Amino acid sequence: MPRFEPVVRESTPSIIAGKLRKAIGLGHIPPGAQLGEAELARELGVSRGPLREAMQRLTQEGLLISIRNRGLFVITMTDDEVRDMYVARTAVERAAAELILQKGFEDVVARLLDLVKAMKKAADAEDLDALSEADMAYHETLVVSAGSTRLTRMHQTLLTETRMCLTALEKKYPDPHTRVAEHQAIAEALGAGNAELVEELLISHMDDALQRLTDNENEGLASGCDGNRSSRIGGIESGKQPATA
Amino acid sequence: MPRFEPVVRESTPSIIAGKLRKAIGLGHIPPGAQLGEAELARELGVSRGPLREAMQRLTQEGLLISIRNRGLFVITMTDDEVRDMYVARTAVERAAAELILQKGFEDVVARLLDLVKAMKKAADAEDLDALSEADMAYHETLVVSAGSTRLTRMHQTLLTETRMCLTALEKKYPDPHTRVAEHQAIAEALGAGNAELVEELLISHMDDALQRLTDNENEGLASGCDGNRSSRIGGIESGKQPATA
DNA sequence: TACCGTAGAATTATCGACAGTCCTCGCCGG
DNA sequence: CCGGCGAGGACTGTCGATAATTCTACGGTA
Repeated sequence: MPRFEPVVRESTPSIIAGKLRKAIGLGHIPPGAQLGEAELARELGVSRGPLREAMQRLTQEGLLISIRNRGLFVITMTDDEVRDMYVARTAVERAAAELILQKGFEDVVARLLDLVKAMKKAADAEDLDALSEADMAYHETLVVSAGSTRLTRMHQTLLTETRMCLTALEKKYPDPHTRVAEHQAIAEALGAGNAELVEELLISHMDDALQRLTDNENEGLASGCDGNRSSRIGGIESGKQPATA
Repeated sequence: MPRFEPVVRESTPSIIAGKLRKAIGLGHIPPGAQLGEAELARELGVSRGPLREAMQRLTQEGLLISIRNRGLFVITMTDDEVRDMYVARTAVERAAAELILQKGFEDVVARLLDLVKAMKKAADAEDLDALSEADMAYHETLVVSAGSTRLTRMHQTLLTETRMCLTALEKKYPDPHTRVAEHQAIAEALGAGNAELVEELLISHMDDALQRLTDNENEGLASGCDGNRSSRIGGIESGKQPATA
Protein backbone atom coordinates (compact mmCIF):
# COMPACT_ATOMS: atom_id res chain seq x y z
CA MET A 1 0.00 0.00 0.00
CA PRO A 2 1.39 3.42 -0.94
CA ARG A 3 2.47 5.67 1.88
CA PHE A 4 1.35 8.85 0.19
CA GLU A 5 -1.62 9.91 -1.77
CA PRO A 6 -0.79 10.76 -5.33
CA VAL A 7 0.27 14.35 -5.56
CA VAL A 8 -2.03 15.03 -8.46
CA ARG A 9 -5.69 15.08 -7.59
CA GLU A 10 -8.08 13.74 -10.15
CA SER A 11 -9.63 16.37 -12.31
CA THR A 12 -12.79 18.15 -11.26
CA PRO A 13 -14.92 16.72 -14.07
CA SER A 14 -13.85 13.26 -12.98
CA ILE A 15 -14.96 13.92 -9.41
CA ILE A 16 -18.27 15.35 -10.53
CA ALA A 17 -18.80 12.43 -12.88
CA GLY A 18 -18.30 10.08 -9.97
CA LYS A 19 -20.84 11.89 -7.86
CA LEU A 20 -23.36 11.90 -10.67
CA ARG A 21 -22.75 8.23 -11.34
CA LYS A 22 -23.43 7.43 -7.74
CA ALA A 23 -26.55 9.58 -7.65
CA ILE A 24 -27.89 7.90 -10.76
CA GLY A 25 -27.14 4.42 -9.48
CA LEU A 26 -28.82 5.15 -6.17
CA GLY A 27 -31.86 6.56 -7.92
CA HIS A 28 -31.42 10.02 -6.46
CA ILE A 29 -31.69 11.13 -10.04
CA PRO A 30 -34.42 8.89 -11.39
CA PRO A 31 -34.41 7.32 -14.85
CA GLY A 32 -35.71 9.64 -17.49
CA ALA A 33 -35.05 12.73 -15.42
CA GLN A 34 -33.47 15.77 -16.98
CA LEU A 35 -30.25 17.09 -15.53
CA GLY A 36 -30.76 20.81 -15.25
CA GLU A 37 -27.39 22.48 -15.51
CA ALA A 38 -28.06 25.53 -13.40
CA GLU A 39 -29.58 23.62 -10.52
CA LEU A 40 -26.96 20.87 -10.48
CA ALA A 41 -24.17 23.40 -10.67
CA ARG A 42 -25.59 25.20 -7.67
CA GLU A 43 -25.98 21.96 -5.73
CA LEU A 44 -22.45 20.81 -6.48
CA GLY A 45 -20.92 24.19 -5.88
CA VAL A 46 -19.22 24.39 -9.24
CA SER A 47 -19.74 26.33 -12.38
CA ARG A 48 -21.56 25.06 -15.40
CA GLY A 49 -18.35 24.45 -17.34
CA PRO A 50 -16.88 21.57 -15.34
CA LEU A 51 -20.35 20.19 -14.78
CA ARG A 52 -21.00 20.02 -18.50
CA GLU A 53 -17.68 18.28 -19.01
CA ALA A 54 -18.62 15.68 -16.43
CA MET A 55 -21.98 15.15 -18.06
CA GLN A 56 -20.29 14.58 -21.39
CA ARG A 57 -18.38 11.78 -19.76
CA LEU A 58 -21.56 10.10 -18.62
CA THR A 59 -23.05 10.64 -22.04
CA GLN A 60 -20.12 8.80 -23.57
CA GLU A 61 -20.69 6.01 -21.10
CA GLY A 62 -24.29 5.76 -22.18
CA LEU A 63 -25.72 6.67 -18.80
CA LEU A 64 -27.09 9.92 -20.16
CA ILE A 65 -28.52 10.73 -23.53
CA SER A 66 -28.22 14.11 -25.11
CA ILE A 67 -30.77 15.98 -27.17
CA ARG A 68 -29.56 19.14 -28.74
CA ASN A 69 -31.00 22.30 -27.27
CA ARG A 70 -33.09 20.24 -24.92
CA GLY A 71 -30.67 18.88 -22.39
CA LEU A 72 -29.37 15.65 -20.94
CA PHE A 73 -31.54 12.87 -19.56
CA VAL A 74 -30.90 9.76 -17.53
CA ILE A 75 -31.49 6.67 -19.64
CA THR A 76 -34.59 4.64 -19.05
CA MET A 77 -33.96 0.95 -18.86
CA THR A 78 -36.46 -0.83 -21.03
CA ASP A 79 -36.55 -4.59 -21.15
CA ASP A 80 -34.30 -4.54 -24.16
CA GLU A 81 -31.89 -2.24 -22.41
CA VAL A 82 -31.68 -4.56 -19.43
CA ARG A 83 -31.11 -7.50 -21.72
CA ASP A 84 -28.37 -5.64 -23.51
CA MET A 85 -26.78 -4.64 -20.26
CA TYR A 86 -26.58 -8.24 -19.15
CA VAL A 87 -25.15 -9.29 -22.47
CA ALA A 88 -22.35 -6.81 -21.96
CA ARG A 89 -21.89 -7.74 -18.32
CA THR A 90 -21.64 -11.39 -19.19
CA ALA A 91 -19.06 -10.65 -21.86
CA VAL A 92 -16.94 -8.58 -19.50
CA GLU A 93 -17.15 -10.78 -16.44
CA ARG A 94 -16.55 -13.94 -18.39
CA ALA A 95 -13.41 -12.47 -19.88
CA ALA A 96 -12.35 -11.35 -16.43
CA ALA A 97 -12.85 -14.82 -15.01
CA GLU A 98 -10.74 -16.33 -17.75
CA LEU A 99 -8.01 -13.83 -17.13
CA ILE A 100 -8.01 -14.68 -13.46
CA LEU A 101 -7.75 -18.36 -14.22
CA GLN A 102 -4.78 -17.73 -16.45
CA LYS A 103 -2.92 -15.79 -13.81
CA GLY A 104 -2.75 -16.61 -10.16
CA PHE A 105 -6.12 -16.70 -8.44
CA GLU A 106 -5.77 -17.90 -4.87
CA ASP A 107 -6.04 -14.47 -3.31
CA VAL A 108 -8.87 -13.48 -5.62
CA VAL A 109 -10.90 -16.49 -4.60
CA ALA A 110 -10.24 -15.66 -0.98
CA ARG A 111 -11.51 -12.13 -1.42
CA LEU A 112 -14.56 -13.35 -3.28
CA LEU A 113 -15.37 -15.86 -0.58
CA ASP A 114 -15.07 -13.09 1.98
CA LEU A 115 -17.68 -11.15 0.09
CA VAL A 116 -19.86 -14.24 -0.12
CA LYS A 117 -19.63 -14.42 3.63
CA ALA A 118 -20.75 -10.80 3.83
CA MET A 119 -23.63 -11.63 1.52
CA LYS A 120 -24.61 -14.55 3.67
CA LYS A 121 -24.59 -12.37 6.73
CA ALA A 122 -26.75 -9.77 5.01
CA ALA A 123 -29.11 -12.47 3.78
CA ASP A 124 -29.50 -13.87 7.28
CA ALA A 125 -30.22 -10.40 8.60
CA GLU A 126 -32.59 -9.83 5.70
CA ASP A 127 -30.77 -6.61 4.93
CA LEU A 128 -31.40 -6.43 1.22
CA ASP A 129 -29.48 -3.20 0.75
CA ALA A 130 -26.36 -4.68 2.28
CA LEU A 131 -26.90 -7.80 0.21
CA SER A 132 -27.01 -5.84 -3.02
CA GLU A 133 -23.99 -3.88 -1.96
CA ALA A 134 -21.98 -7.01 -1.30
CA ASP A 135 -23.30 -8.52 -4.50
CA MET A 136 -21.99 -5.64 -6.55
CA ALA A 137 -18.72 -5.57 -4.62
CA TYR A 138 -18.32 -9.22 -5.51
CA HIS A 139 -18.67 -8.60 -9.21
CA GLU A 140 -16.52 -5.51 -9.05
CA THR A 141 -13.79 -7.45 -7.28
CA LEU A 142 -14.01 -10.16 -9.89
CA VAL A 143 -13.36 -7.75 -12.71
CA VAL A 144 -10.84 -5.51 -10.97
CA SER A 145 -8.82 -8.52 -9.92
CA ALA A 146 -8.44 -9.52 -13.53
CA GLY A 147 -6.19 -6.47 -13.84
CA SER A 148 -7.57 -5.26 -17.13
CA THR A 149 -7.93 -1.51 -17.40
CA ARG A 150 -10.43 -1.72 -20.23
CA LEU A 151 -12.62 -4.41 -18.76
CA THR A 152 -12.66 -2.52 -15.48
CA ARG A 153 -13.69 0.72 -17.13
CA MET A 154 -16.43 -0.92 -19.12
CA HIS A 155 -17.67 -2.73 -16.08
CA GLN A 156 -17.89 0.42 -14.02
CA THR A 157 -20.62 1.73 -16.27
CA LEU A 158 -22.43 -1.58 -16.31
CA LEU A 159 -22.38 -1.78 -12.54
CA THR A 160 -23.95 1.65 -12.29
CA GLU A 161 -26.72 0.55 -14.60
CA THR A 162 -27.19 -2.60 -12.58
CA ARG A 163 -27.47 -0.67 -9.37
CA MET A 164 -29.89 1.65 -11.08
CA CYS A 165 -32.22 -1.19 -11.89
CA LEU A 166 -31.83 -2.85 -8.54
CA THR A 167 -32.67 0.44 -6.89
CA ALA A 168 -35.67 1.01 -9.11
CA LEU A 169 -37.37 -2.32 -8.67
CA GLU A 170 -36.03 -2.95 -5.26
CA LYS A 171 -36.37 -6.29 -3.58
CA LYS A 172 -37.39 -8.45 -6.49
CA TYR A 173 -35.23 -11.34 -5.50
CA PRO A 174 -37.25 -14.39 -4.55
CA ASP A 175 -34.78 -16.06 -2.24
CA PRO A 176 -31.72 -14.23 -0.93
CA HIS A 177 -29.95 -17.45 -0.11
CA THR A 178 -30.17 -18.66 -3.68
CA ARG A 179 -28.41 -15.48 -4.65
CA VAL A 180 -25.67 -16.14 -2.13
CA ALA A 181 -25.29 -19.74 -3.24
CA GLU A 182 -24.80 -18.78 -6.86
CA HIS A 183 -21.97 -16.45 -5.99
CA GLN A 184 -20.37 -18.99 -3.74
CA ALA A 185 -20.50 -21.62 -6.44
CA ILE A 186 -18.76 -19.34 -8.90
CA ALA A 187 -16.01 -18.50 -6.44
CA GLU A 188 -15.47 -22.17 -5.64
CA ALA A 189 -15.31 -23.13 -9.29
CA LEU A 190 -12.73 -20.41 -9.74
CA GLY A 191 -10.77 -21.81 -6.80
CA ALA A 192 -10.87 -25.26 -8.39
CA GLY A 193 -9.56 -23.82 -11.61
CA ASN A 194 -12.47 -25.29 -13.52
CA ALA A 195 -12.82 -22.85 -16.39
CA GLU A 196 -15.78 -24.49 -18.06
CA LEU A 197 -17.76 -24.69 -14.87
CA VAL A 198 -17.03 -21.05 -14.09
CA GLU A 199 -18.35 -19.98 -17.46
CA GLU A 200 -21.43 -22.12 -17.15
CA LEU A 201 -22.24 -20.85 -13.67
CA LEU A 202 -21.53 -17.24 -14.58
CA ILE A 203 -23.73 -17.31 -17.62
CA SER A 204 -26.58 -18.97 -15.82
CA HIS A 205 -26.19 -16.51 -12.96
CA MET A 206 -26.57 -13.66 -15.41
CA ASP A 207 -29.53 -15.33 -17.05
CA ASP A 208 -31.21 -15.78 -13.71
CA ALA A 209 -30.76 -12.15 -12.82
CA LEU A 210 -32.06 -11.13 -16.21
CA GLN A 211 -35.11 -13.33 -15.82
CA ARG A 212 -35.90 -11.79 -12.48
CA LEU A 213 -35.57 -8.30 -13.87
CA THR A 214 -37.58 -8.70 -17.06
CA ASP A 215 -40.20 -11.33 -16.35
CA ASN A 216 -42.02 -9.60 -13.55
CA GLU A 217 -45.76 -9.31 -14.08
CA ASN A 218 -45.41 -9.26 -17.90
CA GLU A 219 -45.17 -5.50 -18.13
CA GLY A 220 -41.42 -5.59 -18.04
CA LEU A 221 -39.63 -2.88 -16.18
CA ALA A 222 -42.01 -0.16 -17.23
CA SER A 223 -43.38 0.22 -13.76
CA GLY A 224 -40.13 0.11 -11.89
CA CYS A 225 -37.37 1.28 -14.13
CA ASP A 226 -39.10 3.76 -16.33
CA GLY A 227 -39.24 7.40 -15.53
CA ASN A 228 -42.81 7.93 -16.58
CA ARG A 229 -44.02 7.47 -13.06
CA SER A 230 -40.71 8.60 -11.67
CA SER A 231 -40.34 9.19 -8.00
CA ARG A 232 -38.65 12.54 -8.51
CA ILE A 233 -36.30 12.04 -5.65
CA GLY A 234 -33.85 14.50 -7.01
CA GLY A 235 -36.49 17.11 -7.56
CA ILE A 236 -35.75 16.98 -11.26
CA GLU A 237 -38.23 15.76 -13.75
CA SER A 238 -38.88 15.64 -17.43
CA GLY A 239 -41.99 15.29 -19.47
CA LYS A 240 -41.34 12.88 -22.26
CA GLN A 241 -38.68 10.35 -23.03
CA PRO A 242 -36.17 10.93 -25.80
CA ALA A 243 -35.31 8.13 -28.17
CA THR A 244 -31.74 8.48 -29.34
CA ALA A 245 -28.42 9.83 -28.19
CA MET B 1 -33.64 2.45 -44.34
CA PRO B 2 -35.09 5.70 -43.03
CA ARG B 3 -36.30 8.20 -45.58
CA PHE B 4 -35.26 11.24 -43.56
CA GLU B 5 -32.28 12.22 -41.56
CA PRO B 6 -33.04 12.66 -37.91
CA VAL B 7 -34.22 16.15 -37.26
CA VAL B 8 -31.92 16.57 -34.34
CA ARG B 9 -28.26 16.86 -35.20
CA GLU B 10 -25.79 15.30 -32.87
CA SER B 11 -24.26 17.60 -30.35
CA THR B 12 -21.13 19.58 -31.13
CA PRO B 13 -18.98 17.79 -28.55
CA SER B 14 -19.99 14.51 -30.14
CA ILE B 15 -18.89 15.70 -33.58
CA ILE B 16 -15.60 17.01 -32.26
CA ALA B 17 -15.03 13.78 -30.36
CA GLY B 18 -15.49 11.88 -33.60
CA LYS B 19 -12.96 14.02 -35.41
CA LEU B 20 -10.46 13.65 -32.62
CA ARG B 21 -11.02 9.91 -32.49
CA LYS B 22 -10.31 9.68 -36.18
CA ALA B 23 -7.23 11.87 -35.94
CA ILE B 24 -5.87 9.75 -33.12
CA GLY B 25 -6.58 6.50 -34.93
CA LEU B 26 -4.88 7.75 -38.06
CA GLY B 27 -1.90 8.92 -36.10
CA HIS B 28 -2.35 12.55 -37.02
CA ILE B 29 -2.10 13.11 -33.32
CA PRO B 30 0.65 10.71 -32.32
CA PRO B 31 0.67 8.64 -29.14
CA GLY B 32 1.94 10.57 -26.17
CA ALA B 33 1.24 13.92 -27.74
CA GLN B 34 -0.38 16.66 -25.75
CA LEU B 35 -3.62 18.14 -26.98
CA GLY B 36 -3.16 21.88 -26.67
CA GLU B 37 -6.53 23.45 -26.20
CA ALA B 38 -5.90 26.77 -27.85
CA GLU B 39 -4.35 25.32 -30.96
CA LEU B 40 -6.93 22.58 -31.43
CA ALA B 41 -9.76 24.99 -30.88
CA ARG B 42 -8.37 27.25 -33.56
CA GLU B 43 -7.93 24.35 -35.98
CA LEU B 44 -11.43 23.04 -35.42
CA GLY B 45 -13.02 26.45 -35.53
CA VAL B 46 -14.74 26.14 -32.18
CA SER B 47 -14.22 27.62 -28.78
CA ARG B 48 -12.38 25.91 -26.00
CA GLY B 49 -15.59 25.02 -24.16
CA PRO B 50 -17.04 22.45 -26.56
CA LEU B 51 -13.55 21.18 -27.28
CA ARG B 52 -12.92 20.48 -23.64
CA GLU B 53 -16.21 18.64 -23.42
CA ALA B 54 -15.25 16.47 -26.37
CA MET B 55 -11.87 15.74 -24.83
CA GLN B 56 -13.57 14.65 -21.62
CA ARG B 57 -15.44 12.09 -23.67
CA LEU B 58 -12.23 10.66 -25.03
CA THR B 59 -10.75 10.69 -21.56
CA GLN B 60 -13.66 8.61 -20.33
CA GLU B 61 -13.06 6.22 -23.21
CA GLY B 62 -9.45 5.86 -22.17
CA LEU B 63 -8.02 7.29 -25.37
CA LEU B 64 -6.71 10.31 -23.52
CA ILE B 65 -5.30 10.60 -20.06
CA SER B 66 -5.70 13.70 -17.99
CA ILE B 67 -3.20 15.31 -15.66
CA ARG B 68 -4.48 18.19 -13.64
CA ASN B 69 -3.08 21.55 -14.60
CA ARG B 70 -0.93 19.87 -17.20
CA GLY B 71 -3.30 18.90 -19.96
CA LEU B 72 -4.52 15.90 -21.88
CA PHE B 73 -2.30 13.38 -23.64
CA VAL B 74 -2.88 10.61 -26.12
CA ILE B 75 -2.25 7.24 -24.52
CA THR B 76 0.88 5.37 -25.38
CA MET B 77 0.28 1.74 -26.17
CA THR B 78 2.82 -0.31 -24.30
CA ASP B 79 2.96 -4.04 -24.79
CA ASP B 80 0.71 -4.50 -21.79
CA GLU B 81 -1.74 -1.98 -23.19
CA VAL B 82 -1.92 -3.82 -26.49
CA ARG B 83 -2.44 -7.07 -24.67
CA ASP B 84 -5.20 -5.55 -22.62
CA MET B 85 -6.81 -4.10 -25.70
CA TYR B 86 -6.97 -7.48 -27.34
CA VAL B 87 -8.38 -9.06 -24.22
CA ALA B 88 -11.21 -6.56 -24.34
CA ARG B 89 -11.67 -6.91 -28.07
CA THR B 90 -11.87 -10.66 -27.79
CA ALA B 91 -14.45 -10.38 -25.04
CA VAL B 92 -16.61 -8.00 -27.04
CA GLU B 93 -16.36 -9.69 -30.41
CA ARG B 94 -16.91 -13.13 -28.99
CA ALA B 95 -20.08 -11.94 -27.29
CA ALA B 96 -21.16 -10.31 -30.52
CA ALA B 97 -20.60 -13.52 -32.46
CA GLU B 98 -22.68 -15.48 -29.99
CA LEU B 99 -25.46 -12.94 -30.23
CA ILE B 100 -25.46 -13.20 -33.97
CA LEU B 101 -25.65 -16.97 -33.80
CA GLN B 102 -28.63 -16.74 -31.49
CA LYS B 103 -30.50 -14.45 -33.81
CA GLY B 104 -30.66 -14.70 -37.56
CA PHE B 105 -27.30 -14.46 -39.26
CA GLU B 106 -27.63 -15.09 -42.98
CA ASP B 107 -27.42 -11.45 -44.00
CA VAL B 108 -24.61 -10.81 -41.54
CA VAL B 109 -22.53 -13.58 -43.00
CA ALA B 110 -23.21 -12.24 -46.47
CA ARG B 111 -21.97 -8.78 -45.49
CA LEU B 112 -18.91 -10.25 -43.82
CA LEU B 113 -18.07 -12.29 -46.88
CA ASP B 114 -18.41 -9.17 -48.99
CA LEU B 115 -15.84 -7.50 -46.81
CA VAL B 116 -13.62 -10.56 -47.07
CA LYS B 117 -13.85 -10.14 -50.81
CA ALA B 118 -12.77 -6.53 -50.44
CA MET B 119 -9.89 -7.67 -48.29
CA LYS B 120 -8.85 -10.22 -50.87
CA LYS B 121 -8.91 -7.58 -53.55
CA ALA B 122 -6.79 -5.26 -51.44
CA ALA B 123 -4.39 -8.07 -50.63
CA ASP B 124 -3.98 -8.92 -54.31
CA ALA B 125 -3.34 -5.28 -55.10
CA GLU B 126 -0.95 -5.15 -52.13
CA ASP B 127 -2.83 -2.09 -50.88
CA LEU B 128 -2.17 -2.49 -47.19
CA ASP B 129 -4.13 0.60 -46.22
CA ALA B 130 -7.25 -0.65 -47.95
CA LEU B 131 -6.67 -4.05 -46.41
CA SER B 132 -6.55 -2.61 -42.91
CA GLU B 133 -9.61 -0.53 -43.64
CA ALA B 134 -11.59 -3.56 -44.78
CA ASP B 135 -10.26 -5.53 -41.85
CA MET B 136 -11.61 -3.02 -39.39
CA ALA B 137 -14.87 -2.69 -41.28
CA TYR B 138 -15.23 -6.45 -40.97
CA HIS B 139 -14.88 -6.40 -37.22
CA GLU B 140 -17.07 -3.36 -36.90
CA THR B 141 -19.77 -5.04 -38.96
CA LEU B 142 -19.52 -8.11 -36.80
CA VAL B 143 -20.20 -6.17 -33.63
CA VAL B 144 -22.74 -3.72 -35.00
CA SER B 145 -24.72 -6.58 -36.51
CA ALA B 146 -25.09 -8.11 -33.10
CA GLY B 147 -27.39 -5.21 -32.32
CA SER B 148 -26.02 -4.47 -28.89
CA THR B 149 -25.70 -0.80 -28.04
CA ARG B 150 -23.21 -1.42 -25.29
CA LEU B 151 -20.98 -3.82 -27.14
CA THR B 152 -20.96 -1.45 -30.08
CA ARG B 153 -19.96 1.50 -27.95
CA MET B 154 -17.21 -0.39 -26.22
CA HIS B 155 -15.95 -1.70 -29.52
CA GLN B 156 -15.77 1.74 -31.06
CA THR B 157 -13.05 2.73 -28.63
CA LEU B 158 -11.20 -0.52 -29.11
CA LEU B 159 -11.25 -0.13 -32.87
CA THR B 160 -9.74 3.31 -32.57
CA GLU B 161 -6.96 1.91 -30.47
CA THR B 162 -6.43 -0.88 -32.95
CA ARG B 163 -6.18 1.52 -35.82
CA MET B 164 -3.78 3.58 -33.75
CA CYS B 165 -1.42 0.67 -33.39
CA LEU B 166 -1.77 -0.46 -36.97
CA THR B 167 -0.97 3.06 -38.07
CA ALA B 168 2.01 3.30 -35.78
CA LEU B 169 3.76 0.10 -36.75
CA GLU B 170 2.39 0.01 -40.21
CA LYS B 171 2.71 -3.06 -42.38
CA LYS B 172 3.79 -5.60 -39.84
CA TYR B 173 1.67 -8.36 -41.26
CA PRO B 174 3.80 -11.15 -42.69
CA ASP B 175 1.34 -12.47 -45.24
CA PRO B 176 -1.73 -10.49 -46.27
CA HIS B 177 -3.48 -13.58 -47.58
CA THR B 178 -3.23 -15.32 -44.24
CA ARG B 179 -5.01 -12.36 -42.80
CA VAL B 180 -7.76 -12.65 -45.37
CA ALA B 181 -8.10 -16.38 -44.84
CA GLU B 182 -8.60 -16.00 -41.12
CA HIS B 183 -11.45 -13.60 -41.62
CA GLN B 184 -13.03 -15.79 -44.24
CA ALA B 185 -12.85 -18.80 -41.98
CA ILE B 186 -14.62 -16.96 -39.20
CA ALA B 187 -17.38 -15.79 -41.50
CA GLU B 188 -17.87 -19.28 -42.85
CA ALA B 189 -18.01 -20.80 -39.40
CA LEU B 190 -20.63 -18.21 -38.54
CA GLY B 191 -22.59 -19.18 -41.63
CA ALA B 192 -22.41 -22.81 -40.63
CA GLY B 193 -23.76 -21.93 -37.21
CA ASN B 194 -20.82 -23.62 -35.57
CA ALA B 195 -20.49 -21.66 -32.35
CA GLU B 196 -17.50 -23.50 -30.94
CA LEU B 197 -15.54 -23.17 -34.13
CA VAL B 198 -16.32 -19.46 -34.32
CA GLU B 199 -15.00 -18.93 -30.84
CA GLU B 200 -11.90 -20.94 -31.49
CA LEU B 201 -11.11 -19.13 -34.72
CA LEU B 202 -11.88 -15.73 -33.26
CA ILE B 203 -9.67 -16.25 -30.25
CA SER B 204 -6.80 -17.57 -32.30
CA HIS B 205 -7.23 -14.70 -34.73
CA MET B 206 -6.87 -12.26 -31.88
CA ASP B 207 -3.90 -14.12 -30.49
CA ASP B 208 -2.22 -14.03 -33.86
CA ALA B 209 -2.71 -10.32 -34.19
CA LEU B 210 -1.44 -9.81 -30.68
CA GLN B 211 1.64 -11.88 -31.40
CA ARG B 212 2.39 -9.82 -34.46
CA LEU B 213 2.04 -6.62 -32.54
CA THR B 214 4.02 -7.48 -29.44
CA ASP B 215 6.68 -9.92 -30.54
CA ASN B 216 8.45 -7.72 -33.04
CA GLU B 217 12.21 -7.54 -32.48
CA ASN B 218 11.88 -8.14 -28.75
CA GLU B 219 11.59 -4.49 -27.86
CA GLY B 220 7.84 -4.56 -27.97
CA LEU B 221 6.02 -1.60 -29.35
CA ALA B 222 8.41 0.91 -27.93
CA SER B 223 9.77 1.78 -31.30
CA GLY B 224 6.50 1.98 -33.15
CA CYS B 225 3.71 2.77 -30.78
CA ASP B 226 5.43 4.81 -28.15
CA GLY B 227 5.53 8.53 -28.29
CA ASN B 228 9.08 8.92 -27.09
CA ARG B 229 10.35 9.03 -30.60
CA SER B 230 7.04 10.27 -31.90
CA SER B 231 6.72 11.39 -35.45
CA ARG B 232 5.00 14.61 -34.47
CA ILE B 233 2.68 14.50 -37.41
CA GLY B 234 0.23 16.76 -35.73
CA GLY B 235 2.85 19.27 -34.81
CA ILE B 236 2.02 18.66 -31.20
CA GLU B 237 4.46 17.06 -28.87
CA SER B 238 5.09 16.48 -25.26
CA GLY B 239 8.18 15.83 -23.32
CA LYS B 240 7.53 13.09 -20.85
CA GLN B 241 4.88 10.47 -20.50
CA PRO B 242 2.35 10.57 -17.69
CA ALA B 243 1.47 7.44 -15.78
CA THR B 244 -2.10 7.56 -14.59
CA ALA B 245 -5.43 8.97 -15.58
C1' DT C 1 30.74 22.92 -11.33
C1' DA C 2 26.50 21.72 -9.22
C1' DC C 3 22.55 23.10 -6.70
C1' DC C 4 18.97 26.11 -5.12
C1' DG C 5 15.79 29.82 -5.50
C1' DT C 6 13.24 33.03 -8.17
C1' DA C 7 11.07 35.64 -11.97
C1' DG C 8 8.80 35.13 -16.34
C1' DA C 9 6.00 32.90 -19.83
C1' DA C 10 2.70 29.63 -21.25
C1' DT C 11 -1.11 26.74 -20.43
C1' DT C 12 -4.96 25.09 -18.00
C1' DA C 13 -9.13 25.66 -14.84
C1' DT C 14 -12.96 28.18 -13.87
C1' DC C 15 -16.29 31.54 -14.16
C1' DG C 16 -19.71 34.99 -15.88
C1' DA C 17 -22.28 36.77 -19.76
C1' DC C 18 -24.52 36.68 -24.25
C1' DA C 19 -26.91 34.48 -28.13
C1' DG C 20 -29.88 30.94 -29.98
C1' DT C 21 -33.41 27.42 -29.59
C1' DC C 22 -37.30 25.13 -27.80
C1' DC C 23 -41.41 24.67 -24.91
C1' DT C 24 -45.58 26.79 -22.78
C1' DC C 25 -49.51 29.26 -22.57
C1' DG C 26 -52.80 32.46 -23.83
C1' DC C 27 -55.20 34.68 -27.76
C1' DC C 28 -57.50 34.89 -32.11
C1' DG C 29 -60.02 33.15 -36.14
C1' DG C 30 -62.76 29.58 -38.25
C1' DC D 1 -65.19 23.78 -29.71
C1' DC D 2 -60.89 23.17 -32.21
C1' DG D 3 -56.70 24.46 -34.63
C1' DG D 4 -53.23 27.88 -35.80
C1' DC D 5 -50.38 31.84 -34.19
C1' DG D 6 -47.38 34.60 -31.44
C1' DA D 7 -45.35 36.51 -27.17
C1' DG D 8 -42.94 35.16 -23.04
C1' DG D 9 -40.00 32.35 -20.24
C1' DA D 10 -36.52 28.89 -19.45
C1' DC D 11 -33.00 26.37 -20.82
C1' DT D 12 -28.95 25.06 -23.44
C1' DG D 13 -24.87 26.28 -26.53
C1' DT D 14 -21.07 29.14 -27.09
C1' DC D 15 -17.70 32.42 -26.24
C1' DG D 16 -14.34 35.70 -24.02
C1' DA D 17 -11.98 36.97 -19.77
C1' DT D 18 -9.81 36.15 -15.33
C1' DA D 19 -7.40 33.36 -11.77
C1' DA D 20 -4.37 29.67 -10.58
C1' DT D 21 -0.86 26.44 -11.51
C1' DT D 22 3.07 24.56 -13.79
C1' DC D 23 7.21 24.51 -16.58
C1' DT D 24 11.42 26.93 -18.08
C1' DA D 25 15.28 29.71 -17.91
C1' DC D 26 18.32 32.50 -15.61
C1' DG D 27 21.25 34.17 -11.98
C1' DG D 28 23.26 33.59 -7.40
C1' DT D 29 25.89 30.87 -4.05
C1' DA D 30 28.49 27.24 -1.84
